[in-house]
Amino acid sequence: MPKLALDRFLPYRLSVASNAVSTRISLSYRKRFGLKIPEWRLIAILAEHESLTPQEIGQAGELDKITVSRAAATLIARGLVAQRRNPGDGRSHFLSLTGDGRALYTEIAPAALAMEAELLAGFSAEERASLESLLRRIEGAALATTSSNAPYLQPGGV
Amino acid sequence: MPKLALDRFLPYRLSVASNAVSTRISLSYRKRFGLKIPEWRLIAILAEHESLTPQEIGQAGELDKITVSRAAATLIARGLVAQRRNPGDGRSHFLSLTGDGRALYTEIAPAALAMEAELLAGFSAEERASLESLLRRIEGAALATTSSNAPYLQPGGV
DNA sequence: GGGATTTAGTTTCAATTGCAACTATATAGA
DNA sequence: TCTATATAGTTGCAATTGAAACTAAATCCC
Repeated sequence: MPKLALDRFLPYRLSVASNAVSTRISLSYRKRFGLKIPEWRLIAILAEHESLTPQEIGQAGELDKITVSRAAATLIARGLVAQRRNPGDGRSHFLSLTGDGRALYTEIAPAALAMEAELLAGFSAEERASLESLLRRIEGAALATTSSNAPYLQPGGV
Repeated sequence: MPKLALDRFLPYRLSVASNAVSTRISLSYRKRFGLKIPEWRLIAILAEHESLTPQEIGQAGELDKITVSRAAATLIARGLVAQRRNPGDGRSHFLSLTGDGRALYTEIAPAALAMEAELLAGFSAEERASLESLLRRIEGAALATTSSNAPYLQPGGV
């Protein structure tokens, strides 16, 4: 029997850590703001970029186009996001936060940052930077070896 | 507008990295061995532990009981896992790998380790250890602040 | 300019997932 | 011992998700 300790297997550790953090955060988004993760991501991206097409949002937030479409529909229905036509391309359109959307964002963003701070409470600045950098490198390595035929992206959990 | 850069938000980075790795690995499990992630985990755990109840498997592999139950059913149907009664508790039972299950494991394990090695190719030993340790700490911090009412566990993706 | 092809985004349908209810057994307490 | 409660695992049903088909507009190329 080859020796593979699941407990020390990087993809497993990564997945477990990510799930733990996601569970923690998504409970809070859902309970306090009625948002699912993709909806939250879409709001965060629009808050940073003012006005984007669904495709640009997908790229900015690692969301596939179906997810963006559904999240946008939900947020438009809630009056948090507005849609206007894209004069340059009639198949597409621009999305942006409404006043209500911006107002919600100003509530969520500090809460999100507070949660992050809580998670990272025991970490030095160097450790935080190191974690971020290591995660980006792992991501890069994974993407480099994956035949990229995904629309924009897809999830999972090793 | 509060300043929150999604791109530098830890839960996001973690989720993106984890998804990239999971996608990479799960494609391979599925294509080469016809296994989903929970099935693979169950096999890996049984390979390490010989014989366990579903509950113990859930704890060992961060899987909720529904997931274990379904993965076990699939693997039993494929003849990779065997079930025998638990003399100490009639509600439960023991699961273990069959000969075929062990044979499959001896194929998968090296492939899994090779993928891990590929992902970590650019990392020094220190960096690997550091990543593992940081991930465990983040996980611990996330669990510490989550009101733990989950059966065994649940997933997500910030 | 006009068919053929590509692209943006949506929708439909099927598969996956999660919760809650259920079955069967075990444990606790009167 | 007998009832009440708790626990292990499974199943039914509803919600979520993803792949593929679809619609509409843009681009290609003759």
